[in-house]
Amino acid sequence: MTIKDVAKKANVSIATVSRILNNKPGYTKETEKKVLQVIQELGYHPNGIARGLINKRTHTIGILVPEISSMLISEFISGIEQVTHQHGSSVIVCHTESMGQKTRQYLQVLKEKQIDGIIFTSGVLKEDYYQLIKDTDIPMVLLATESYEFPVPYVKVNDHHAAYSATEYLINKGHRKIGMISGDKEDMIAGQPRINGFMQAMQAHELPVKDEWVVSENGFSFKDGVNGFSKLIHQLDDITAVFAASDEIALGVLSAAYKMNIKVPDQLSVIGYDNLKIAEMSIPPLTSIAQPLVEMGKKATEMVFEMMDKKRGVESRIFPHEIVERQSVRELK
Amino acid sequence: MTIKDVAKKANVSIATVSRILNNKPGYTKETEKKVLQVIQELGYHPNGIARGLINKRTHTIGILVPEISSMLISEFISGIEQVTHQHGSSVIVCHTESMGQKTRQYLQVLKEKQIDGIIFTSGVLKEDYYQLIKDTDIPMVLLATESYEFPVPYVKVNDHHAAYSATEYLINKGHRKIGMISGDKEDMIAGQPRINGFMQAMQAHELPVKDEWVVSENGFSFKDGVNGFSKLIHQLDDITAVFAASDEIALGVLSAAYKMNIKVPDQLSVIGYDNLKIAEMSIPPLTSIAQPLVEMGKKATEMVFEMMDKKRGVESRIFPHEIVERQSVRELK
DNA sequence: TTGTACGCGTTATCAT
DNA sequence: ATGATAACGCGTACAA
Repeated sequence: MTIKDVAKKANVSIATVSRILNNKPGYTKETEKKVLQVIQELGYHPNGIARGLINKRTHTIGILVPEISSMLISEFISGIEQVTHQHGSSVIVCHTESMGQKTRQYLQVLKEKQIDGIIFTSGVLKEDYYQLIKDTDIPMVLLATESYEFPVPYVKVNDHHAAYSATEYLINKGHRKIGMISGDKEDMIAGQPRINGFMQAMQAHELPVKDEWVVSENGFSFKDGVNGFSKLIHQLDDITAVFAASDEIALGVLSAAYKMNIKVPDQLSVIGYDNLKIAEMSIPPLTSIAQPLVEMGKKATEMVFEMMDKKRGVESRIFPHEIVERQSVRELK
Repeated sequence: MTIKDVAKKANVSIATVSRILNNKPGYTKETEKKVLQVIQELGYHPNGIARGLINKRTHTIGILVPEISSMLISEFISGIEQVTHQHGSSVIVCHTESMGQKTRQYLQVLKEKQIDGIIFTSGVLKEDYYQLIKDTDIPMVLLATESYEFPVPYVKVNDHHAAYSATEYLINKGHRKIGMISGDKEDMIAGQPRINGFMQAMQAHELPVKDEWVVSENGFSFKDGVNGFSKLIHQLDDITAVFAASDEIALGVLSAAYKMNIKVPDQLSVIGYDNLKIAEMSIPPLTSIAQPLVEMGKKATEMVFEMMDKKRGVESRIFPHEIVERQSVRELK
């Protein structure tokens, strides 16, 4: 079932059918009607592969994510899918699991599939990743991450600043003994900057901070939160508030505190980071630093399409964060 | 940069290069070495589009989901991606938002993209959807749903049975006044069967049930849970336990109860459905009916590949559910 | 072992 | 307005 069959049955050339399909000028109303008729009868639909071969456009973009079942990523994907679909394209989701091997493999596959663009999400853009696509003309943008070495546009929030705000918020509520549970301390994107933001806010307000007051776990998960809090409570036993580097960590803190019979927010205030949907589902509802996740996904995608069309670079974008107040932080007097 | 360039530079024909690329027999170690060398130098990689055109295999499968940022779906996708990647393919995620329009559109796109298979996830397979792909030879399998009208293989759990088990579990714990918060009552897949399972378990144990004791909200979300519980508490004020048709609903119940100062599990027991990751993150940790979500996603994908290879149908599969006991249900004596 | 030439389903460029 | 035909990049009979 190809364009040929349609042409034959309609007694026209394939060229004419093609013109009608792509409504390029060059046919009468009548032939159009006839051809459309035949197409209907035959249930014909064009072969996108053949089209892609000649147009050099596959109407597909690839997105690389470290963890597919993370709620953070889900929100990103949601935004990405929205504008992608809007542009008549679809998205291939590549689950890298933060593994170099798998990432390179997927990058290779995306190249071979001739996809139109790439969105690289929350993870560091390693040198070899970059090499793998820099010689192609596939536009790429970074989402929730950035590269200090390579000229790849990105969209993210200012982690340092956001962490500073979160900490300052706690301070303004009267807290003095504040601990932090960060993710991976070595992480230059989501680890370091948030820790620094925390530290600087404390110092700016002339509050004491010891290194042990920020405990760094391996990741940003629930488990890291419960483990982290157990450690933290030992280092800083008269703690009144904790800044968690992610909402999942914060939920871990909530759980751990619950088990230790520490009441939140009465005895302990907790602020999270990301403002995922679970933030409003927790008990008590979690105060959190909100990133406009869906918006960010949308913007990153728009940038990719812009680079495709205009064939040129595009400016990175820092999104604003905001504090969403719920009930996990109380004012100290 | 095509196979031609490689052939030219290596002083061989494109046929030879092609053979080497697909390691079909017919060349010496030496020419292989030389060609591989050139490929390396040129940084050549084959064009998957051209390949797809001739092989009729795009190594891409499409998955349709109603809600991309649902944790349930995330787990499915996770399983699907796993085996898809294992088979050297990638997955296009189609977010239908349960909209007929968008679903049909995506189905059309998938056909044009000549994808190798389709996984249709949790939603009803409407007649026109089916028509859209039944004449193609694209294998399709249903995940977490099933069709009573069309011969499409599926993988799911037995919702009726699972709901029965959940209810019976509550009964065995000594509960008598049990309410249920279901999702959409009209939903023939995830609505009706669970309600029926609940009803039958109650009747089998000769317990009273009134219609008002099962309140049906529009969906399976957190919000539905909090709204549902408010209604339920009015209909059945000496209630001791509730069966929630999803974990999100259950979390809504937990939140609502918390606000009303009802202690879980002391004054109220709650059992959820799905056993999402949030089930262990809630306060108290949620007892829930577990579906092996990732496994189900994997199985569905395997079925698709099997249908692709063997060109024939495949048997549907009902997965077992199990009760994961945590701390949201207490024994009544 | 290796090369030539055709075909995959389209679109684009010429003619007519 | 329409048609013939050359690309697009690759795989593969068939020939050599």
